[in-house]
Formats: sequence, structure tokens, C-alpha cells
Amino acid sequence: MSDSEKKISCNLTEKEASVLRNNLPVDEEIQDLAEFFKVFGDPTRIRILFLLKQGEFCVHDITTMLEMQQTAVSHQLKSLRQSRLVRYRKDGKQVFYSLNDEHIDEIIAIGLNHLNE
Amino acid sequence: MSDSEKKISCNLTEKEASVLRNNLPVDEEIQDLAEFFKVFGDPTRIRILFLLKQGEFCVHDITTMLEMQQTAVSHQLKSLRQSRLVRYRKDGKQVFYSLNDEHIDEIIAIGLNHLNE
DNA sequence: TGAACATATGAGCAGATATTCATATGATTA
DNA sequence: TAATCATATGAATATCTGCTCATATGTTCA
Repeated sequence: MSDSEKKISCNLTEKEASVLRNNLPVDEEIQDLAEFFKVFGDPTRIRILFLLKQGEFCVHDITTMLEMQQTAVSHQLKSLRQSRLVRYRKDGKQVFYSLNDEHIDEIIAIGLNHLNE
Repeated sequence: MSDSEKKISCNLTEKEASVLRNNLPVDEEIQDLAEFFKVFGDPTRIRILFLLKQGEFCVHDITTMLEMQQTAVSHQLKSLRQSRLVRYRKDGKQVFYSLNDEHIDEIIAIGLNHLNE
């Protein structure tokens, strides 16, 4: 939205407030967006994403690299799977995880950029 | 990183694991990134960001549009301020909030995009 | 100056979340 | 087939988070 279109006001009428309120996405979409970003809001999951930027790894190796318990890692991988940020591939006893969204780099880059501003 | 550079392996040696582990950003940076995304991980804050995409508003109007209590809104505005996602401007008794990072749209767009994939 | 107004802050609480422990599931191998 | 290995899952717990209530701060105006 260009600056010229933006409102500056205080004490909107209920009618005006209602118009602006109705411009918001529906609750479900808002909720889904929040859930999506929540996945990035945990250090362990961020570390897993950074690891997977380097390649495809099995759970055991992820556990070793993070120096965490296997169950803790599996729980977080589940969260990443459910939000479709990672994909997995089974090979015998092992399960290999890799990134599943080409925009992950982009999102993280924006975050890093913001922190350095 | 191009596909050809990516590793696929399991049962890394401690040495290999250590190399990959050390490629991760330092803990503080990981932590800061997670904190940053956590701000996007709440429906109320997402709604505030969507409102502010439409213009600059005082706390009272934000409260009216969201149909929430003023203190709840103020608490969330504080979180948005601390992460420098919004800026504010005082004018008499009122405080006007607006977006403070041109990348907010971009981040949200990526999120929405991911949800529709 | 004091009353009214706009916003911010702190404490308390209820619900969410990350880790751990115990155990289940599924695949390989002896 | 039994033992072992790799991973996943569920319950329990401690911590964190968002909201509400009470109240503080700062501004305007009578």
C-alpha cells in the first residue's frame, strides 16, 4: 500500500473501525499464519533448519550435531514436518530429513537482516 | 547452497558432526532469530501488523478495531516495539503506531504463500 | 490545580510449550 | 524368531506466554 493511501486518524467511528476490521484476513488464516511463524520461534527448530541447509541428515546425526536427546529432536522434527517445512525419506531403519520449502532461506535471511539493522 | 554441495549421510563421525555443528550461527544469534519470529507467532500481533499495513493508528483505535481490552493491546504493542517491528509517535495524549520494517509485508507474504502451497 | 483522558506497566493466573522419561513401532540381523 | 537398532509417541513437568485486573504515568483542559 502506498503512503498516500494510508490513513492517519484517531477516534474512528464504529463504522470506520468496522471497515478496517473487515479488511483483516479471516480468523483461521490469521491463526494459521501465527502457527506457521511459531515454528520458527524456537531455537532448537531454528538450529535444525540451519543444519538441514547443509544437507540431508538422519535423525541420529541431527541428534549428534545438536547434542540433544533423540526424543527431543524427534518431537521438534514432528513440528517441522507438520508445518511442511521439512520432508523425510525412510531408508531401512533410518529416516532422512531435508528442507521442504525453498523460502526458508529467504525468511531466515530477512530475520537476520532485521537483527542487524 | 547448491544441491551438489549438500551432504547425504548417516552416522557421522564426531569430527564430521563437529564441523557441521560449528557451521551453525552462535547461540546468541539463534536465540535472537527465534525471539524475532516468536513475535509473528501470535494471532493478536499478526492482526495488529495487518491493521498497521493499512495506516498509522492510535492505541484507542487499534483497540476498537481488534475489539480487545486496551491493556492487552498495549502489552502486544510493547512486544512489537521491542522487536522494532513497529515505531510510535506521541502526539499529546495519544500515541500513534505504524510499521517500522519494510520487510514485514514480505515475511507475511511468504507465510501466506506457504500456507497455500 | 484537579479532573478526565490516553496509554503503559506490573502482578497473578490459566493455558501453551519444550524437554525428559518411559515405552511403542518398525526394520534389520544374528 | 529373538535381539538390536533407529525413530516416534505419550505422559508428566517445569517454564513461558497472553490475558485480565489494578494501578501508574503523563497530557489536556476546565
